[in-house]
Amino acid sequence: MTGKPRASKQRDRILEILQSNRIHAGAQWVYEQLRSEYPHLSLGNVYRNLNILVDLGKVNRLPLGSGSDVYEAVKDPHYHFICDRCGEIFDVEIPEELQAEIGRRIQETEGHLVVSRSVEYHGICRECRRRDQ
Amino acid sequence: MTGKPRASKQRDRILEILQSNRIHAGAQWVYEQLRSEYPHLSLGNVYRNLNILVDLGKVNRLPLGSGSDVYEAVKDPHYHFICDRCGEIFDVEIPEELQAEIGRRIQETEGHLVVSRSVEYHGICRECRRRDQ
DNA sequence: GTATCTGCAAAACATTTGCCCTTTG
DNA sequence: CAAAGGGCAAATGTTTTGCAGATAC
Repeated sequence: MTGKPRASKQRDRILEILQSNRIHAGAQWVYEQLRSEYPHLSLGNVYRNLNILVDLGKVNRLPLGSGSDVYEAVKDPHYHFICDRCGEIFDVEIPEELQAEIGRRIQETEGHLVVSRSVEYHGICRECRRRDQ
Repeated sequence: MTGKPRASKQRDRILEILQSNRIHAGAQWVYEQLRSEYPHLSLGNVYRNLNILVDLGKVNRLPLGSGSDVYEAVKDPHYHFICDRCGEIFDVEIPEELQAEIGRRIQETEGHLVVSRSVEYHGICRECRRRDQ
């Protein structure tokens, strides 16, 4: 937890997969992607490395509350929109000025210092809206 | 799931406890509160009833991502501030106009319809800030 | 009476951990 | 080689479920 972790082919591949193939993925899905490449790979090791990557700040864990956690490679700050119809997770940008304004109001009215935010928007995504009408 | 559930003393008490004693509580904690009253109460039944109360819209489930879920009686719309130092969960109000503005922007730029929001703010609460300095 | 609710225990998951071997530096 | 990484399987923690009996309507 203090020293720098050693190199690990498996961990490198996990990060690459999150950075390239797909934006939001569960541990099980990452595991399945790598099984052809590392037939003896264990799911436990995927979890271990995802945790390390989260500690290193290279991956975000999204505890979306629907069973298993979802992971994504760290990118520019953004938030998530989850479609309640199809379940897909979309990234959305929210102007920083609005976020800052909210943090400021919370500090003013309650005295709590906002350091980070965990935000999910739910609703119906563009594709599902189009399909419905 | 379709018809109205029958009356249940246990379920009524679970809701009362969430409405009165404490704002944010896990299933295990609710279970412990009721064990003196219903010595044969089972944790499974607490979960069952919490799920029913969530379905009825009387209770919110907060999947905070740290192990077990937390429940609260439904009140006016509000959000949560979680202190990263002491772990306490605080309710915070955020002006509706700001929330509406964010929803409007997401719809404008992405086309997704925002129906609900799941928002947590993290940081250092008033008490911990005072204690630190 | 019959459908729902309950306690109980087992099952189902997601995630973590211990052990012992392998790899890295 | 010493320390970290990995496979494997068992353990853990949370939540759900099947069943037989109790309860509500």
